[in-house]
Amino acid sequence: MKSEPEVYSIEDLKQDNTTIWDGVRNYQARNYLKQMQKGDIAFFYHSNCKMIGIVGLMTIVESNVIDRTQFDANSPYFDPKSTINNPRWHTVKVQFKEKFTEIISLNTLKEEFTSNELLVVKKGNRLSVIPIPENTAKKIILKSINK
DNA sequence: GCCAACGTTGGC
DNA sequence: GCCAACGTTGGC
Repeated sequence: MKSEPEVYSIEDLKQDNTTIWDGVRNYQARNYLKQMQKGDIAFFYHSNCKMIGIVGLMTIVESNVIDRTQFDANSPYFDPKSTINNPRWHTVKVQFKEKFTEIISLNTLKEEFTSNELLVVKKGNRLSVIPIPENTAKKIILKSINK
């Protein structure tokens, strides 16, 4: 799950402990969010910044949460076509789990994984929520421990 | 700041 | 349903 650290970083999540992952306005990303279940683990990825890469882990603590910002006319994520009775945007609540001692940089990820194993290394990929095969996820976690 | 690689909108 | 125009993401 990507976030621009200028907007919301792993440090922010560490302080907040939990947060609603709102603001996703892409149907494919939303569909992946819908598939997430309580207890699932997700990687926190810092995008569009100097130090790009995976910075830690979070736990999904609540699934199928309605993204309230879609109803807020003052929010940049406001969706005028969404209604209370028929909301378009669902997301999840996440909890801080771990901040890696060292970032696993995008460069490292590119060296270690093909775009089949890890979509985030694929050029032009803009999805902010991306599924990761279990094998790949395990390798990434091992990497974070070895550092 | 540039631009490739998308996704979305809306006229037809 | 097609597609041009436009908007956004995000690495570089």
